[in-house]
Amino acid sequence: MGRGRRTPRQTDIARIAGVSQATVSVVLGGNRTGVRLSERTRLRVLEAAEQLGYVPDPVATRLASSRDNLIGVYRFAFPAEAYYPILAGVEAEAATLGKDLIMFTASSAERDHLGIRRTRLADCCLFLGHEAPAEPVRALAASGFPIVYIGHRPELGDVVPYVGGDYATASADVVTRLVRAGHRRIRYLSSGCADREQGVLAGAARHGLVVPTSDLASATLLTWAREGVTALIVTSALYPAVDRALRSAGLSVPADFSLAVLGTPHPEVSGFEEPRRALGQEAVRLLADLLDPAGEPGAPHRLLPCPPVPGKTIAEVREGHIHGL
Amino acid sequence: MGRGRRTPRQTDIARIAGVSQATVSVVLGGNRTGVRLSERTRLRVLEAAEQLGYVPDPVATRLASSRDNLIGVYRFAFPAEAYYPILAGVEAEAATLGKDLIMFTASSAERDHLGIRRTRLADCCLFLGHEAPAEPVRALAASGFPIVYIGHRPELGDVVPYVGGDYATASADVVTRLVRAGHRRIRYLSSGCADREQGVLAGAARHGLVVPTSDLASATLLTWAREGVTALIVTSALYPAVDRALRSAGLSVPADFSLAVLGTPHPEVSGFEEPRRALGQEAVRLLADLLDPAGEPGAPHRLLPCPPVPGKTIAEVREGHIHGL
DNA sequence: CTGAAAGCGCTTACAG
DNA sequence: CTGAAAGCGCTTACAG
Repeated sequence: MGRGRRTPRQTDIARIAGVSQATVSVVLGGNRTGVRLSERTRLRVLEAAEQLGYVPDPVATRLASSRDNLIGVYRFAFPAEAYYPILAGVEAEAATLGKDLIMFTASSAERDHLGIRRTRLADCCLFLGHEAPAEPVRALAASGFPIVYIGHRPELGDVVPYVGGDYATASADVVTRLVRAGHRRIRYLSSGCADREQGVLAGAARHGLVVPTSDLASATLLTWAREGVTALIVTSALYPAVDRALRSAGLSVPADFSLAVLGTPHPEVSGFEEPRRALGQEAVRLLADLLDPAGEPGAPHRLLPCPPVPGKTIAEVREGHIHGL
Repeated sequence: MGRGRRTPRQTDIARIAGVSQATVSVVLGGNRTGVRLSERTRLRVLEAAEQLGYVPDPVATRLASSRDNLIGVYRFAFPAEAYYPILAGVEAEAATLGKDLIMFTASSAERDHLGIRRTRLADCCLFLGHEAPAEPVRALAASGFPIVYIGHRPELGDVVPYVGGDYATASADVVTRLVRAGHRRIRYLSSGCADREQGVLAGAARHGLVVPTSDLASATLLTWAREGVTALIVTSALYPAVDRALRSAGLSVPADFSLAVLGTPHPEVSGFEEPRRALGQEAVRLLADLLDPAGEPGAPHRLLPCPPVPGKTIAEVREGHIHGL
């Protein structure tokens, strides 16, 4: 065991090589300032470093240079499976840029949001998930530390750059798909996803056809069927409840109702996809742009298209009659 | 955007409060050295810190104090699902000790094992998975940096402390369970897991009954059945292949053969459990002990018991005849 | 061409 | 009771 063996520093190398510590730093740093250096000195330093098994102290390096080529990723807990595609995207893009990743996880013991601050061990940081307390994140961003949120959190205001899916557009497109399929009487079951809701209402305004509601009792569904409603739009969160309500009303999809979901609860259900992997990649790119002084000013956000999922729950309606796909 | 706003440091607080930077440090550090401090000064400092939204720089803190209350967790890639229980154990125990976690991931761009070295941003580090290159890990441990490997990697020699399952004992117990169930002719299908193999052979030596082999052709299985072999022992890795071979030979478990697996491919299969969560917890405890100067010297390892999984694939044998459970 | 100095933002002995 | 100094291990201007 090397318990007693002190880890070697640049001064140790300097002593052996017979040069100053600063020269050691220049040599080991690849001499990027283009200082003139005798080859002999260079080799002596390199040899001594090798001999001692020198490894730079990342903490000192970071303090002195204020860059460590590290991208932080902050999550409130170890990432759930749903985050994997995002993380894969992050990893791929980070590798492309030659950056390493470092993940921060708030422990349950976290009182004073120290975890969020600790984030500054890296050059910059990505934030994932909506559990992180908003205020410390906002403060961090306001202090000039480059961060990018993956997913939009309106509570953060516009000081925090983010990437997200363009759910508004995708939701409006869902309305359009239904209208194209011939639907005229459509109910939208709202559950408070601001951007999706805005999209649906925008689509609705364009076609004047969608009625928002929050009632999903089986009895209501039967009434709608009688009134000639042919399609339902629901959020992913509401999908299971609606599915149950339809079953208990004895109604089937898409025979009695066409069903469009603002998300992808299941590949057979018509809706749209969250571009998870692309979100991860784009987040890293945005972060890189923020680090670059020539990059975009302000707190930019980037919205990524959400590809439609055709699914099997939208039927064609012709002359008031529902036809199978 | 606070682009221009410099993040406040202790000197800024000192200027406002009219004290020295060192005093600020003492006040904010909770005055753990027990320096006498006038309450007035203390409040002035706290107020100025609050007003400026001061947040300590973790890098500087770590460099100056050489402790940052952070436990590193190193993995070669984002952890696969199988690691979740381990990570949950790590997280729980870290929270108990009031330590935060920081995860290091080697990017694909990793040439010179910088990722492993970067580990020193934390006070100490846990290593997970056998993909990490052995040499840099060994060097890190030899330099006196406290690390603990989760899982035993014999290539690392004995400089690296580790926690692992006691697979040797659990494997020997598997043999004993078969013997207790009346089995006398047992075949062990070896696949090169050193500790498990050693356990099986130790168990075998005790009972003089197990014949190791590496042949798992269907024909061989039929021959064994004819010879009166009543039980097979296989590793988890081999289980699918053996299962296929048995099927294609038209043999069924446990009617024709009892089957014991050195692991848990499926809860219905008799074998033993890897104590994943406990491994995570114990690893953190060992790390804490290593950090404590009064703790164990050398490179200790701790082996955790692997609880038996009863399963349904071991039948009783009485007077040479196989009976159902 | 090379070395000595200052500084990154903190903590921790040590003087007054 | 409080402040000034030294130092953590590096990088990066700046003198010789």
